[in-house]
Amino acid sequence: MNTLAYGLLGLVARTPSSGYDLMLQLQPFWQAKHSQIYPLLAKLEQEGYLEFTRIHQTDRPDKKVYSITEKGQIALQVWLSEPAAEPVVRDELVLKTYCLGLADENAAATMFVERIQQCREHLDMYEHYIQEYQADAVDHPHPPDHPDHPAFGEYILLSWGARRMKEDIAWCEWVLELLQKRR
Amino acid sequence: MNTLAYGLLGLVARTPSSGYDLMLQLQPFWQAKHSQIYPLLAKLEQEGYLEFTRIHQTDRPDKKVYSITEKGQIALQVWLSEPAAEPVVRDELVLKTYCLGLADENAAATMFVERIQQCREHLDMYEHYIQEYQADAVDHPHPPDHPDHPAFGEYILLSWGARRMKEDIAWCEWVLELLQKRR
DNA sequence: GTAGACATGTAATCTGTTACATGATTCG
DNA sequence: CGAATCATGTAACAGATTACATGTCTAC
Repeated sequence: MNTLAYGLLGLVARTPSSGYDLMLQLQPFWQAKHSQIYPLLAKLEQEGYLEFTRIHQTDRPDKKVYSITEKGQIALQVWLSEPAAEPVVRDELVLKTYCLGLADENAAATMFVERIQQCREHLDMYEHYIQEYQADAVDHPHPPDHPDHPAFGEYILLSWGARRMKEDIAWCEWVLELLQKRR
Repeated sequence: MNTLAYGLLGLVARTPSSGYDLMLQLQPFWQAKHSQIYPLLAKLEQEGYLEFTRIHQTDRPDKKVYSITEKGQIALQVWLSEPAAEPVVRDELVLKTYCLGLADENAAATMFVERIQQCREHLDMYEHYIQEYQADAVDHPHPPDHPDHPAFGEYILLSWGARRMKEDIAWCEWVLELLQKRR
């Protein structure tokens, strides 16, 4: 049982889903390819943490919809009560920034301009989903920023993503300003 | 040649260092164990990107000090001119947050309190190094936030780290406030 | 008709972690 | 005398990516 396995249990516990669906849901918060997810789901099913039903679809290929078992729920509870490991960040830009002095002036600036664009795309996505949740919340007795709202977890994560992107953009812009002093 | 390999080239290009030293320098920005670094350095040396001299020390064990070759410098230049890949983040807290509704109330709050402590420790470290650089900068013709200062890369990275930690702490505190509404 | 989304899988390879292994020196 | 830091390495394993493989349906 690794972190990705628990992550899948968590997603499935909220909403039974297919492997393809889980891959898409997970994407913004934990990068994993389908080639890693499908075998893991099969293993979790064999070991009794998950079960699946094959859903026949006429318009699309059939899919396996996984749902969590009692054993899975217990494992999830235990994992949630343990302290979270420190995050791992692997960002090529960080390593390149370290030796910025060796880079061509234009290349250096381009790096940060490109990162700003990447961040803005992610930011737009996060903000789009935040608006969606806020619109959905009209039907619920609790607003989306209330811990009893079923989408509370997603909501605070989306706001985490948006905050991070804004902060990274601000940093890149600050670096670009400093780089112009060189001229 | 992978990202870590270029990262090592970059560090060595700035200051010839031993594997042990590289491991420590790299730690805050790219997590890699010595068991990954030593074989990589040997490979980079065999392929002519790096060379080393064995330094005899009386007070400590001998060490291999690596420096960059011309071939290494060219490879580094090429890498620096290519666009940086998008960052990969693997944070267990993110996955746990996703299924916050399933967690025990106390466990949920504890998660964020612990993360705040982790972030504060990192923040203290970043700020400590920032102050060191600012103190060192007295001897230099350029202030540390000028792109021609030799430690410019480190300086802006440290400020990136500090910004991120502050932002994460603020987010955790916001979540803790929301969680108290549950009571 | 072809590109893209939906849907699931396996195999080969690369990357990264944990554990095994050794040994000197310093500080409490 | 034991723990921590400095110093370098290998082996086994786990985690993750890329490539291989297949097939349907929809929209342009």
